[in-house]
Amino acid sequence: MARILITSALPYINGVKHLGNLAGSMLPADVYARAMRLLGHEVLYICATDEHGTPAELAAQEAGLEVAEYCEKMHAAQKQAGADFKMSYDYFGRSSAPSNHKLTQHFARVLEDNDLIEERVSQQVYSNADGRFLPDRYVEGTCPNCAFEKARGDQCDNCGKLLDPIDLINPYSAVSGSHDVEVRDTNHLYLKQSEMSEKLRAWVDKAEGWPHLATSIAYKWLDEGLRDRAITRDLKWGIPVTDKEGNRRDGFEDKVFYVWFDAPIEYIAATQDWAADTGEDWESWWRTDKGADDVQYVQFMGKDNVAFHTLSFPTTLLGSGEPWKLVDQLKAFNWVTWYGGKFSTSQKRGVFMDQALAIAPSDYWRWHLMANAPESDDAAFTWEEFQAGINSDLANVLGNFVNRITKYTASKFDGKIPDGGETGEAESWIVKELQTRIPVLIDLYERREFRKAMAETRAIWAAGNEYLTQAAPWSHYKMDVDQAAVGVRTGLNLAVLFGIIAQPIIPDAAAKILDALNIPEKNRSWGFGDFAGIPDLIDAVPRGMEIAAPDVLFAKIEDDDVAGWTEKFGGKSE
RNA sequence: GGUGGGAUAGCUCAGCUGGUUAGAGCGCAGCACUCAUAAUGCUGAGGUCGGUGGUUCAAGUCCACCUCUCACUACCA
Repeated sequence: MARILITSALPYINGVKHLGNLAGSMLPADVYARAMRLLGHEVLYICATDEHGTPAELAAQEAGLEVAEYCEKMHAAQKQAGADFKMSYDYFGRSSAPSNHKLTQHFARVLEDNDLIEERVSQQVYSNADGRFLPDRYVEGTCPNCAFEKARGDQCDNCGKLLDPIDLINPYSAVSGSHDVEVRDTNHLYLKQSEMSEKLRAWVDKAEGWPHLATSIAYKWLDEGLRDRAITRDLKWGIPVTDKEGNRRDGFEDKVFYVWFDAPIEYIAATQDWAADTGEDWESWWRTDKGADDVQYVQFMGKDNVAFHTLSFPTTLLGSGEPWKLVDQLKAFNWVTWYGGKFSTSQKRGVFMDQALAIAPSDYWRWHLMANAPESDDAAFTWEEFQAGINSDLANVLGNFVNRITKYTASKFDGKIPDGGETGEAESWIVKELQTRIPVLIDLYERREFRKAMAETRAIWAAGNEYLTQAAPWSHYKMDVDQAAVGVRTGLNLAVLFGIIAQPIIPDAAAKILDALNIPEKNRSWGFGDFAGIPDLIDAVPRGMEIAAPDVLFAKIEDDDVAGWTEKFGGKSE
């Protein structure tokens, strides 16, 4: 049994996340964590809110709250949203936690000891009206290239040219609109990534099990040549920059670490907090000198995060010279798109986690987002596909299977798993199906091929329906009750199996199925071993045991629902 | 502009190192069944694999160029 450490990219604090964020990091990580636990592995799944940076300060300002208060509130909201979506985090931390302050400052210190950090002066736009330095993106003005009047400081939305905010004509603050802006010198700490490129490349060369998307992004940056990166910012909210004695570093009294420096460190700090909570040992997960050597570390993230996880964070860890655990497998996702565009928090395009649950149960979303996971390319979300997929896969194929077999048992066999009869051709057929499909399913989970794992799961459910057609207990019942009993018994055992394999994806419905069929908790794991026991699965549940027919598992999505949602959320083909 | 994806049945997508008549699900059309949420099963129709050239005995799969589309491009995260 392996020890598997799982992290999903930290959701940013400035609002409840939309379905694209969910589908690209938290959800697949959760499905993977659940599957690996069922296979008997020791799993630690860590996530947290990412709370620092300019957008957090601005969002707090807009909400009329102190930043700390705002983050507290939004952390609670995101934690709740995660719980509502059945995220099985072992710990959901906060990048603003004291543990992360301490650890981030520690990393900065050892990196500086290793001569990988140096102080440099750069020019940055300062807004007098806002009383703050502005990130490039928050400075707007006239594009020097095309004269577009609302060009952002980093790139012109009109002509697409990359810009330097200093080049903007008539610049103003995007925050307040004030033209009272000026360029000021500011000193910052730079992480000398350039000196690490050889080591990083060697490390990426050895990477196995990364999607093409991830390696190609990493190599692209390495090929272009890594630039040194400022790891501090002129902000109040964040992790203070300290000196060797732990006091505020001279000249950095109004500066904090850059959010992208401290955010991945929070993976470790959150593990420390988990350990403090549970009395467990965090070092055996993160320190290769303390037992983390045999840990398999898997990260989940959207493609925008790849560079930070393949280059910046490894620079921090490798550069420390300390024996930290680096990521083994990295699963990167594309985007879920919304009627031709991206989901957007700022433009309120798409569906957000809290709204989604007012529309449909979490199982529906979990299934749909995983069955259509944006693994090879951006994946389009449409209400019509959502409806068709849920109704077909969940309601018709799985839900109706469980319903038909349990109802029939209740009406003809007194609600008990029937005894009697001999297995025949139909049973041989379904056993053969399971013998080929279950190993494939497990393999797909282990390789984190989610779309295909969902398709295989569905295929197994569908095989159950085909089995019932072949066995046709309702036909035999008239002439030979024992013959019918075989079909019903096998069908019920299949329903159990279907619930068991559904657990990582649709935990609520799976629990309903397994509860109704009286399956004790300890018999719900994936103890398939070498798969030799598969033939026994069709007669595993004790004969004579009483079972219940669960209520309708999946209500169908009606055309009216789709029409209403389209109206409300503006999802419409253009 | 640079870089990296993607372009395959009406729709959403599989097709590893090139090799029999190009696959799945949905949708659609027939047929079967009647235990079930009018559910399920079977069968079938539907594709010059974005375009043009090339390499090869053989290309959806390799090469070149082109078109469309998406993303990334380091101070948003």
